[in-house]
Amino acid sequence: MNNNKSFVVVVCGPTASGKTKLAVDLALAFDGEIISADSMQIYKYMNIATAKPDESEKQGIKHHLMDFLEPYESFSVADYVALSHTVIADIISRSKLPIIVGGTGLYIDSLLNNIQFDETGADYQYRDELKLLAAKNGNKVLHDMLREIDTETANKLHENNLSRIIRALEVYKLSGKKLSELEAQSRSKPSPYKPLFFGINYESRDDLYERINRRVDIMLESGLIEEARWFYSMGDLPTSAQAIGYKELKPYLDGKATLNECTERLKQETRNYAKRQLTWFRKNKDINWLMFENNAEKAEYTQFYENEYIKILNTAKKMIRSSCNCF
RNA sequence: GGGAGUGUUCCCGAGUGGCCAAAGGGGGCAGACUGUAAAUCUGUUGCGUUUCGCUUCGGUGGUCCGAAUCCACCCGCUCCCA
Repeated sequence: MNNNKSFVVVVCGPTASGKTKLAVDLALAFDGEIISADSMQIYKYMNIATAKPDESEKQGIKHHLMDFLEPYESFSVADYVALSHTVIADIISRSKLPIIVGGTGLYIDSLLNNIQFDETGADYQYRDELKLLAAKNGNKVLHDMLREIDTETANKLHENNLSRIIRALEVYKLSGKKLSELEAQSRSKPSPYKPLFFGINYESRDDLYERINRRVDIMLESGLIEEARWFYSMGDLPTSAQAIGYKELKPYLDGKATLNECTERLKQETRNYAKRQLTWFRKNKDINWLMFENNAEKAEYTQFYENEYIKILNTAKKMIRSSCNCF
């Protein structure tokens, strides 16, 4: 109940749920600016695959932390949190409403919970060594190594979750501290924000999945294949290579699979991703869920969607007005 | 018309007499998540009154103490010869 906390609006939800549109409409209604919380839209040029809004979709609303990194640059939560604190402070100083929008749950939570990331960076070489060790002697070896130095973290991690185990070992090597200790410290500072969370979802999972399928088709019509071809002409990239949209098309580009096979794969991966996002967001009990009602094959799809969208937008507006006396 | 094969749980696919409600993978569902997170990982997946019972492996009938597995016929699909 700290009055000094800054009011921020958060729009989250699975991919293809309609976050971008809602955020822009809310920004228009409340004189806001958007801070993207999307681990892939941060990259330049990767426009179609990440469904980055174009100028007409942005409707003149300022979008921060989007479209500003070269695809070959590495990026992490820690970077994200540091940058967004600055951006939000700036927005507030200009008396605008910060609206955080995105599907990267880790980014959103780390920012709003004011997680303090230690200066412990990364040691890619050490990671490779550990990976090699695991490949040779099995995952258990690394897990046991971790158990010796940080039992608490080891117990929380499954033996097969190599990347996490490796990070924990890496942290210890670089800082001499246990990951579990650092995590406890990371929550030492209270959040400077008072967030109002909105989560978009669909009563029928099939509706969501159908929207995802449609969007992938649209991406392909918009030139996703060319974008993927271009992407791979850039060589090996770190973070950005994880984006869904290129790697699934790679077999087709290499002539090893049909376009149809790759398209189905792409849709599948996107659906699975959406589900993981929902799992993440559902644990946040502060989220006000805005649900699209069951489509049930009624009316024209677009018309139905429009009507449902208006309902959701109005609900969100109402809640913003009532939770912040500044409007 | 002759010959060879094949039909398994939502899908693919293993299983050729008991240890089979049936490997494995996919999908679905659920979950975890603190520096590459659109990533990484886990659990679960016939039904029920759940240390046990019931119904399932194209259909019907048979052999056997016992069948997804063997036999007969039927139905469907594939392939080869005509």
